[in-house]
Amino acid sequence: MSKITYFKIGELAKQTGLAVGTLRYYSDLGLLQPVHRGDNGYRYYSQNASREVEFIKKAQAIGFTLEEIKTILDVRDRGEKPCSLVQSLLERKIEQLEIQIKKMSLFKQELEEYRTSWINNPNPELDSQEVCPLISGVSLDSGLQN
Amino acid sequence: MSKITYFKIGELAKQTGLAVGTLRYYSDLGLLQPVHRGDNGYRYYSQNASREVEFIKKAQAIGFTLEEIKTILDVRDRGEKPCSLVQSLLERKIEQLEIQIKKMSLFKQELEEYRTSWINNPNPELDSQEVCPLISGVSLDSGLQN
DNA sequence: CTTGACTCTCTAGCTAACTAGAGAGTTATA
DNA sequence: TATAACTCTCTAGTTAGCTAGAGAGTCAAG
Repeated sequence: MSKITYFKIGELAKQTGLAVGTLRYYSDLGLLQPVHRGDNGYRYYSQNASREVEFIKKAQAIGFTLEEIKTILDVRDRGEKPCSLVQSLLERKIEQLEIQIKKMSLFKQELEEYRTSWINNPNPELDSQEVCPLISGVSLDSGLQN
Repeated sequence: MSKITYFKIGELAKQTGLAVGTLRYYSDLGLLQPVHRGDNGYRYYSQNASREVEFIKKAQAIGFTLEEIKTILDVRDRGEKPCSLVQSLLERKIEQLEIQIKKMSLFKQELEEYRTSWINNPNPELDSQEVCPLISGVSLDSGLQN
């Protein structure tokens, strides 16, 4: 007979630094569900919950949407024995991440090129029509627009 | 007495490829204001307007928000050369991108580690606490959080 | 002079991820 | 037992950059 500790929403909020409202929002989304609801309607969270919140935070920090995170967690929660399903999802996430990283790197490179050329030519002719010759010199068909 | 040609909003829309609603939105924002309003309330744009729209598009393509673009244009409207402002904004954009890329790379690395451990142990025991070791095993302190 | 195309304002909705507040019930503490 | 502090649900507002529609006025062509 082991004693199991549950956390109320406010306690979890303190642990994780998230607002109570945010936790309720996650609960509504099905993203982070309390392990149990009291007769009073209170949400009771397991000790694991704060770990999950940390995962959510990290996934968010690199640009995953809550929807995507939910997908990941759902797959886990289905607990299907053949982990291949989860594995392929992970595979896809990694690929997406890779693509994202490449895109952002390319974009950054382009911006750096602009910076360089602007530094080399800091005071271009300011013809009265142009707002800023730097930006006017940007070509729109360089693959910048996603 | 020179004849000045104004463009109505629909004409500007055609010239620029933007929707009429978008132009009105820009007008409301103070981002691209008509040079004059008729008694009928119609927006009349100068010929310069389509140049400005091009500027806005390009700045957007570079990743500036409309707010930032407005800042740039406001600086210009005060009669200053906005180039140095543009440069510092660009500088900031590049830094932001860099941080974002780093975060994503770290996270990808983590996911890859989980993938690896999964391949090595494709059917872990599903004890009722930890359905799947994948996400519950995430390490928490990798500095990903904003 | 009528019709259709245009324009106006205002309101609302969209996505994403929250935050704030009302109004009501519950729990913990002194 | 009183009261503060918590919790609940529900609604609505926020930011960004739009898009869509209602209802009304305006303009141009035939």
